[in-house]
Amino acid sequence: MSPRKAVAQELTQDMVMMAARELFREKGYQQVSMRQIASALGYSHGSLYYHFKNKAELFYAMIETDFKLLDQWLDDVMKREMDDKGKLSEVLLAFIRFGLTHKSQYEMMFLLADEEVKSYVNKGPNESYEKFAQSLVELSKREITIQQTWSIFLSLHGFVSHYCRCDETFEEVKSLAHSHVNFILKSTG
Amino acid sequence: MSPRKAVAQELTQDMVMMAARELFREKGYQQVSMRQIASALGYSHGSLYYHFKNKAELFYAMIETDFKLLDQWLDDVMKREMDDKGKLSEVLLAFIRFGLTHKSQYEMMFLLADEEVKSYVNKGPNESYEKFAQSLVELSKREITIQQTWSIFLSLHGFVSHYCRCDETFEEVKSLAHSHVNFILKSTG
DNA sequence: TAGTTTAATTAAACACTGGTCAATAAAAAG
DNA sequence: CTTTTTATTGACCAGTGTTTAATTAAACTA
Repeated sequence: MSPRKAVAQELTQDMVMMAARELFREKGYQQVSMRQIASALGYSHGSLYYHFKNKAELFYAMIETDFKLLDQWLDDVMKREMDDKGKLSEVLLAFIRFGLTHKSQYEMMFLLADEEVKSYVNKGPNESYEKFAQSLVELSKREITIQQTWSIFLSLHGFVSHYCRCDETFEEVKSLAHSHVNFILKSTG
Repeated sequence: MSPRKAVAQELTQDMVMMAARELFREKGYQQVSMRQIASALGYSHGSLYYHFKNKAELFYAMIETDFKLLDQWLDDVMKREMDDKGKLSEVLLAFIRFGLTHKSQYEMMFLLADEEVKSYVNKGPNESYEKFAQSLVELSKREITIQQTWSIFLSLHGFVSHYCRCDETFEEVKSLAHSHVNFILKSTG
């Protein structure tokens, strides 16, 4: 038997996360097994449990960086040279664009109902949402209320979660996204 | 052995669907196994496959009647004695109420990404949506465009799909639902 | 009534899943 | 060189959806 590999190829959390991210992206959380991840790396599935407590935790470690990426995207928009009104719609659009260019991540971040995963993914969505809401209030010079930010978020979420299920890319639904954003913003002013 | 039961208790599709509906309602699609359904009925799990090709087909048979129920709910609102403006918000509210009082069905109807199930659920959502959109156009005396009905639907869908994930009942989020509906309708006037 | 066909149920089996764990050996520490 | 720590393995568990040969109750036929 061979109960240990040479150190040159020792497994790391990052290696696992990279393999997992790719597989999850292709097939989604439920459709990827720990054994598939392990075999993509050339290790036995048991070894994954040395680095991560379970599938949900591995998943959460991955998704954590995706929340940061979303924050980054929104920050980038905020830093652009543009009037607040323009920025406002760009922020909403950025949210949609993020969701549709990271479909399976978005699914996991905001959509997955798996109890096991939900217990890990709690702060993530909240913090990202807070940042998002704060931006809206600022950009609108307090004309958008906290109540309204929630409705705006949910309305965007509806768009993204619907188009997450089909094969269309962001580019293909871009104009629909624009008109949805316009629709949403009409409520606020 | 006992490879056959007395005819008095022969298994029917309806019996299976009733047991399944109850279990799915309690725990959701993924969390209910064919073995659980069978044992709730007092039969071996193999027998279910005599009546349904597989789990997804059993679920779809169930969900089909739920699309009809949603149509019914919307129809009922349309038949009420009320001005069109009031009806409009009642229709939107009815959609949310339906979604949150039939969470796992809603998930299946509009949310589930499972390829197996999606291949079954195709006409259902489209037909229900058409009916919904038609109502909106009528009630608004054509002031709501087809484009807008889609945004309205997606915005409602966002609300429902978000609250589908948590344990809250419709009653508990009723006031939030009201304010979301108001938010949406502000875009249309 | 006896023999045959059909329909429905069963248990065993298959190939999976997430997860645990004793055994093991490579690497590090003493 | 010995001991300890660390990482890997593969067998194992309980569970999943699904298939299937065997079985038999019921319906049909002669």
